[in-house]
Amino acid sequence: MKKIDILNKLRSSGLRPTKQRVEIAKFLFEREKTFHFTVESLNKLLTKKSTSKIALATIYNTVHAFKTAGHLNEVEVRGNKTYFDTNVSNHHHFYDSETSELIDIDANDIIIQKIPKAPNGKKIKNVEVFINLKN
Amino acid sequence: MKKIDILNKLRSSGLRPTKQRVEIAKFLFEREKTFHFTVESLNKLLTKKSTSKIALATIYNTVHAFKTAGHLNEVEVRGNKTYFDTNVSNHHHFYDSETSELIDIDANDIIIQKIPKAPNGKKIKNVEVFINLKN
DNA sequence: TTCTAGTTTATAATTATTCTAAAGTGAAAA
DNA sequence: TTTTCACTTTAGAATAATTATAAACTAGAA
Repeated sequence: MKKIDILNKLRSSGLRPTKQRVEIAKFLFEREKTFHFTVESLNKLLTKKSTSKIALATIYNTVHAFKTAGHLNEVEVRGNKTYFDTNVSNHHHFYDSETSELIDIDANDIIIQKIPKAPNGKKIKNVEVFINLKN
Repeated sequence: MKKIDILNKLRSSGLRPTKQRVEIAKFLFEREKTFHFTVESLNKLLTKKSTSKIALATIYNTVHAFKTAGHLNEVEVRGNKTYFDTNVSNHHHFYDSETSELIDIDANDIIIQKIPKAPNGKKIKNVEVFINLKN
């Protein structure tokens, strides 16, 4: 994803492309593979990479803005960690609690044959499958 | 579940049946239906029900001891809430983010037809399905 | 009854996240 | 191009959930 695309991506979702947002967006979206991170890990990586320090609150703000805009997926797993995922397509996860690592599973690799009806008055928003791993 | 069974349940899992543990265990396990709670909600309910106040730290300790002993199931959902579930059999959940409510789904009500292999050197511990609800 | 490891307790500490309000800045309009 | 202002960023305070600490308590073995 080129810089111009990053700018479009931000603008088209109503986000003013500030210096900080562009820097974070480039870091997150200019890569081949999907990327899983927590705000804390992202903060560390950005601090290491860049000379200009972005405030932690800004990283929180930005990550949530990206999530609301649909550019990031939020994944909640055991251990009170909130992960974000640059893969926003419908998919599932392996979770390795030994390493606290989250691994994508393509939506096509899990087929659910039978599913219960939603309770009265409710609809199904989405189905998330977690496959917890052990050694 | 009668009082004698509560005592056995505690003793057989190596937990000394203290006044506090017995009171919490009776509250949790002497009921027909499965019960979902957070430490906070449990604390409120116990405070209301009983005259003797149990320290919040004790409720944390006890709930975790019960979980380790396999008497409670921990379920982590969106919003940084940690729920516990008196249903320790293999099962799944609806999650209603409007009401922050967790609803059990019997393991037999979801059939997964296709599942990916675990990454190299890892095994599948368990599979958790979350069906997120909307109105 | 005595003794001790296990337990409870109040409180402090920690961790993750959100709030606040002051200073800074994109970009539309003049 | 300059001005203007709503949107952003920022440091630090506040909040919330949980864990750690260390002193007092207690179940149950001896």
